[in-house]
Amino acid sequence: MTNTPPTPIPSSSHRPVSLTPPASRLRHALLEMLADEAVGHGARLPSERQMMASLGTTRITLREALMQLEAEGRIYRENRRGWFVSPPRLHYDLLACLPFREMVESQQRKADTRLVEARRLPAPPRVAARLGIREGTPVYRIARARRVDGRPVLYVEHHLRTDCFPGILEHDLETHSLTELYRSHYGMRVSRVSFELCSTVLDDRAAEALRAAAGGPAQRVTRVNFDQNGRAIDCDDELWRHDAIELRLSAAPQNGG
Amino acid sequence: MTNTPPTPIPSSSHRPVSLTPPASRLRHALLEMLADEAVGHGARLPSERQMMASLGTTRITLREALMQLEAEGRIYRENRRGWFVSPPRLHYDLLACLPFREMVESQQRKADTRLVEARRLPAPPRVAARLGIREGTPVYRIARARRVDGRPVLYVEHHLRTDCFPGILEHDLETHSLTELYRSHYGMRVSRVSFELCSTVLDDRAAEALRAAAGGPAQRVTRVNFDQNGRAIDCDDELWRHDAIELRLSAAPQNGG
DNA sequence: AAGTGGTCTAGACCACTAT
DNA sequence: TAGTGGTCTAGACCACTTT
Repeated sequence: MTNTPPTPIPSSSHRPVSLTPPASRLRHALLEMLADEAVGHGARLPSERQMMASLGTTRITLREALMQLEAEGRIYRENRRGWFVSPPRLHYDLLACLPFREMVESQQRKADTRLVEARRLPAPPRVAARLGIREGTPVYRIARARRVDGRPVLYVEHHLRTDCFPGILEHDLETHSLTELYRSHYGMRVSRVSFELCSTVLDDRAAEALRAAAGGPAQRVTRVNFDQNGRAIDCDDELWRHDAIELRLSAAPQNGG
Repeated sequence: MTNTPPTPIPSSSHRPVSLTPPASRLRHALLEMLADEAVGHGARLPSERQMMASLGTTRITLREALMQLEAEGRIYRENRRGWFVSPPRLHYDLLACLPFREMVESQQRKADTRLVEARRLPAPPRVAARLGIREGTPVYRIARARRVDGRPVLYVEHHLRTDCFPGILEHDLETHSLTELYRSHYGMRVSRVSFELCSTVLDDRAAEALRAAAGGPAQRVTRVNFDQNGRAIDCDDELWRHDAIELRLSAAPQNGG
């Protein structure tokens, strides 16, 4: 047994002999795992400790690799519950203005909604500015958490002018779409919409509603609806899990090309 | 000196006595720092080791707090160069279709562009699909890195149909806008645009062009331009540093509200 | 009660940037 | 060459979820 292998003696370092850096090996191993798992979107990954052991790495290094895949939108986590394979992104056509349920079902997925809050309150500054009303004027706030195939992906808060939609809180806001109610009960048509989109993080309320960790990556979609007279009738603040959607849009450019 | 303070003896733990968790203290300390620093957007933060010492924490904990602020879009980093305060977001109106320089200068900021690549090549699969041509058909590729106030924020690759824009590579592509060239030299009007937007990460090429780390958070904007006959004439893939922009959009909904 | 992810400590070496 | 961020090790305790 005097034969020693030709690998260099690892000196005082306990670093692995492998030439490819741990992060890269890890990434490839995880991607293979996802390829196997991909049969079932939404599948759960093994626990961090299991992966850490089976992949021969540290908790922190592993988590960095996982968070990279999360940023890419390939996996997501539920707060203290584990890591899951991201389903395909939902296509969200901004100008189609389809109600959530129709949008989701037209893509062969299942939609459902949970009402988080529905009440009348004085308009907060930002809402007042967007609706063009004085701060403190009463508005309706409707907050909902919406799921696709059982996964909560969207937290949205609507603020409506009370003078446009009297008594709207009396309706069943979990099954009915607001746009439908606008049309059917209030004869209100949206003739213009304006959006602001930006990439941010989940705040505490959204995180709780989405079973996510606060501070996770999110896509914000802010929308204001205007009626025939150019008056803002309502606005909504949507926070999406960032891996859950791809926004789409097709239109004529406004300067004549 | 027999007086001992009323703080409990820390037993065997070397945990700090403070009741507020480190992460929260850290966050507040950093936010204060940003408030001071905010006078100069783009200001550099102290080195991680300095902050770690002055804030009494570990490298990893500090970096987690920094990366949280990065995800929120308050700070950003340049690869191995340090952390910086994020300037205000640029407003990018998707349907205005302004040339980059005009968009930037209309917001009292300075624009400049570096040409990364300009050549003819066989259309890659994705490009071919979007342009509605056969894979391998020659196209022009123009890749550019664009800066706002000296900060590189956008890496964009254009692919153009060669039959629409013969000889376009001969022009000065660092100072001229493509949309301008389309109109002035080729009599080409864009009559429809379609977008796909999604939140992802910087790939290697984009990261290098933006002096960023690959894998950093990014906003992808993919655009296809169509002429009067509904033919796709070019497409572009934009990768933005995610804290650098807010996308905007105002239009009539397409289903009549 | 057991197991999970979330947070934290206290170091280290490396590749690269700036001077 | 000194200093920077990027990566990695080897643990630990905690809050929470699940069984």
